[in-house]
Amino acid sequence: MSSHIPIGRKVTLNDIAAGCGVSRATVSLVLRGSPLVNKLTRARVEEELRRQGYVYNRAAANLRRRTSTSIALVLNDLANPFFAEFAAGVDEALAAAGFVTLLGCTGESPAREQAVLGSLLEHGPAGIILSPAEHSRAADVLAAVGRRAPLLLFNRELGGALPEFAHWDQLMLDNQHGARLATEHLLERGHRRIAFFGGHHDSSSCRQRHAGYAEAMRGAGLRTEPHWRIECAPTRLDAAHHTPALFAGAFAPTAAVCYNDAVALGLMLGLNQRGLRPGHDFALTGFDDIAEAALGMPPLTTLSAAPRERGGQAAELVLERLQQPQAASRQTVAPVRLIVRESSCPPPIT
Amino acid sequence: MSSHIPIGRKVTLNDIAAGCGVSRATVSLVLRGSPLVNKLTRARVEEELRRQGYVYNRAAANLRRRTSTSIALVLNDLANPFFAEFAAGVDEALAAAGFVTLLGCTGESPAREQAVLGSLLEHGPAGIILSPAEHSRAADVLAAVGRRAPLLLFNRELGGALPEFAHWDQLMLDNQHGARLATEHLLERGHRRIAFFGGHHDSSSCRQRHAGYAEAMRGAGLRTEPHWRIECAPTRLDAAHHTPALFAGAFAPTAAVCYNDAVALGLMLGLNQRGLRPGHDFALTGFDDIAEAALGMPPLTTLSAAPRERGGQAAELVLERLQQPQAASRQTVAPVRLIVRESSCPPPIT
DNA sequence: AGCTAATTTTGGATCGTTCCAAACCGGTAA
DNA sequence: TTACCGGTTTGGAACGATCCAAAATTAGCT
Repeated sequence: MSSHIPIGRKVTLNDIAAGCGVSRATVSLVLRGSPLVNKLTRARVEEELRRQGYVYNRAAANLRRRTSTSIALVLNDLANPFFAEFAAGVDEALAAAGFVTLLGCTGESPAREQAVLGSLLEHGPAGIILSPAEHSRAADVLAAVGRRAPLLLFNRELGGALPEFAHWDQLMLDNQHGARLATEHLLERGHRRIAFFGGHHDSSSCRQRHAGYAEAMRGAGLRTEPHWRIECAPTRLDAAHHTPALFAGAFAPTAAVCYNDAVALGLMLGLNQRGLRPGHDFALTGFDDIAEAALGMPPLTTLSAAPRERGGQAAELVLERLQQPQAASRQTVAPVRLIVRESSCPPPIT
Repeated sequence: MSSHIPIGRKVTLNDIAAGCGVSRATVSLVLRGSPLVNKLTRARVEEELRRQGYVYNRAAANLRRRTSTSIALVLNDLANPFFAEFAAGVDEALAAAGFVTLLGCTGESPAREQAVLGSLLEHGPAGIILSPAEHSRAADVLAAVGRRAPLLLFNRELGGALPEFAHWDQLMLDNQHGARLATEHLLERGHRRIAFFGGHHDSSSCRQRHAGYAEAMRGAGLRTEPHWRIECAPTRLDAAHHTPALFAGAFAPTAAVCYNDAVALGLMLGLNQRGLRPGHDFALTGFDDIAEAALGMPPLTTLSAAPRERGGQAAELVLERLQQPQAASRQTVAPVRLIVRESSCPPPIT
């Protein structure tokens, strides 16, 4: 009568079956809501399930059915708010579909990525969502994963040639289009001398963003100066450091499309140090829409990739792939949205 | 000879055994590095494992051994950088111990918390780390979890009476001591009229932080004014909104201990709007040391709970509990560290 | 060779579930 | 009486690993 809390060993189908004089198979049918069982037996069994506090053992069921209800989520950096949001989106969508998330973090190390993939695979996930570590190679990922689970690549491309039969799905951000939007926005505001600031040339996202910028400039019939493209690490500090390079040559730019928000915030610092007021004397845009972007001084015009929605989308893509294991691989490019704030002012009147 | 990628169904112990003319049991011994097997057979089996690209099926092993190699991590809000860091720390420590993280997010909803716990339990985790949703009740958590896995509560207390036999471990932050440190720091700087700003009175962490503040004020022989305690939602926006209340009465404070960093950053905005320069005309401290704290204008004096380390610690605690299921439950209080930055200036000379 | 001791190997039972073919049961038609 | 019919129920063999007692092999010593 009192609330019954199980104490000893785990309750199994056999215990329930014995408890209400019915066979194991029948209890199993009840659990899965089969229409075969008689109403009365069902009620009796359900009562007993409750009474004994039965918990379904999905591992055993999955073993027998040769199925899986987990998806591995392997991230390069969970501490990064962008990926944390993404993970939250993935988990939410997976949970809604009755799946469970197996988490793994690689900390940007390809070696740990290998270890993590190996360990997670032993738990037999139905699929894998992977945001690769920097410099992770396609061949290594293939060796670890093989054909054991469908893989969705998120956010980054893998290094090295992709073996022709590895039909991996991809979900990438529209870096190129995003950067073009930002550049066109600055052009509309009246800027003509626009720089592309920050990022490493060997990162695929940086190349794509620069391509979008170049496309917009070409589209407006504008030439660019070599010193309008500054390479630096995608951190605030390094960006602040490299600010003077922007003004080293003739034709100093009046605006900059930055590789990402961190770089843009760093550039703001650097501008302040030169006595330039970002958002007044110099315009700039970021990429990612991190939390600080909205609260900067001034608030930063940037591109939002809606990481939470991307997470949901990634989950959907993997789940769809489970339905259609043989379908052709899909390369999805997620749109990004321009968020206009005060940092993208018109050029100062000269 | 060419790199062999498995194509058809999964490779099992039987396949390996058949493949090199030895019994299933022997292969199992090899896998687990038993000293019983002969060197030569071991080599032969290992070669075959490699050749067929065998992947250990941990679910099957766990079923037979009645063990588990996963830990459930249930968080109220993964999008919050504090918890994201925490999760990264948990995952890192678990991975190092050969465990895998089962992730679940509740989005601050007790109902979803119930669902998530139920779903994760079906996968038979060896233990659970739970940062409860707001207003989650002890009785409900107990009903969901029972004795099926040891539970570690992180960061928050549960509502309602804790049934006497639920020996849950706890890992909490030293909110009270932290707030006292911040208050004493402001006192040392010369402040006498110090407010406690933000947070909801019904949250346990807010109560604890306020207690630390009150303790320090009492310790310095200072009385506090009623309007020095302002309640507001722990968000930037609401904090900015409530700023005027601080200056509504006589004896306006010259400094404020804020409930957390978000509130402190909001208060900075509110101060700016009143023409007060935070860090010059008014001192303030935060709590959490989020990324923005170091980069605010001015940088924010705050308390760091080192969320990543706390994650590692939480993992350790659960793993220790697995070793000693019967040991008395542990209530751990993690220290917090005062990070002094520019926002905690001395009071203006009057 | 003969016998014991030490070293390796192995067949079956088992974990908790699902699948499947067969059995059961009360009723109706032949 | 037998055959046959839905509608229900069931025993036993899987799934892929581990455990255990017993068997097979090898070594050591008269």
